[in-house]
Amino acid sequence: MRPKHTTLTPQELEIMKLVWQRETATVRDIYEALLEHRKIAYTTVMTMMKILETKGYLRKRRQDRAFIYRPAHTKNQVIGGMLREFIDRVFNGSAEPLLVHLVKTRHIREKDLQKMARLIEEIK
Amino acid sequence: MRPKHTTLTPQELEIMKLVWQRETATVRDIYEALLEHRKIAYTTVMTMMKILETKGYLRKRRQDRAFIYRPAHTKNQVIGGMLREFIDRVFNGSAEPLLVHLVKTRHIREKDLQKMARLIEEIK
DNA sequence: CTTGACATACGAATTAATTAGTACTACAAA
DNA sequence: TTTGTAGTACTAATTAATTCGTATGTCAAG
Repeated sequence: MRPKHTTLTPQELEIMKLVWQRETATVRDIYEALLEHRKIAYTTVMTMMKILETKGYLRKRRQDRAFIYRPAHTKNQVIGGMLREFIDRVFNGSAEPLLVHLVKTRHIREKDLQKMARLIEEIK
Repeated sequence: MRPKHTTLTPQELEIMKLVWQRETATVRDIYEALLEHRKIAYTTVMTMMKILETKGYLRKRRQDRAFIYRPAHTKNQVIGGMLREFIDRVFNGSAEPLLVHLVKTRHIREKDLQKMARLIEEIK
């Protein structure tokens, strides 16, 4: 048996990003946005958004004939969950080795580090 | 069509972690290690390690009747690749918002931040 | 020599993820 | 009123990921 994805799958995430950008969106909105980058069928988008709704990531209500979708959770909540899952799976739950990677591979620079330090001050 | 995973799948990663720990390992070694945590068949592990070999993550050589596997790349290389893919997919390629998440969710504390700062000094 | 333990090879079944086709409905325009 | 457009519902096909069974071979112990 193959274990179900607990977080968003890649395609689901791609759609959610577009919905978050728009606050609210129809299937057609997302379909057209996706079309700019790749060939995809309208019904494919519809199916994905239906799945996202049954999974609890989107809520819908009828407006005239079409459904209007909106996110059920904030981007921060969902992305935060994905990050946690990633840290658990790849780094056994500790964020420090992740940081080491970011620094060593120069994904972060001192400038960003300072920004982060400032953030910590704000939270305190 | 479903896009192929460019990086390690969850189960593949689980096995690779065990091989990295050991430097070199047989199917039986990994099988027994996995058994401690969950029910799994010997042939399942064999299949997975064969896949990892064809994907270029493991190399094997015969020793007597069994194969001895060893990693084809270092843990840092592979994990680094997974991290990059994650940042690309989830954070559109920029590490800074990832950092913001880590800080806001208290996954990192000041102590870790200092460690990282020290690391940056070493690299310079 | 036979048997049991242990290894690989090969094939296949299952499930999730992704994609899209077809049927049907409602509304508006001609 | 007919026809085209745009929407949903439903079904289904494809591929990757995961799992494991069966067949087969080899070697060592008895």
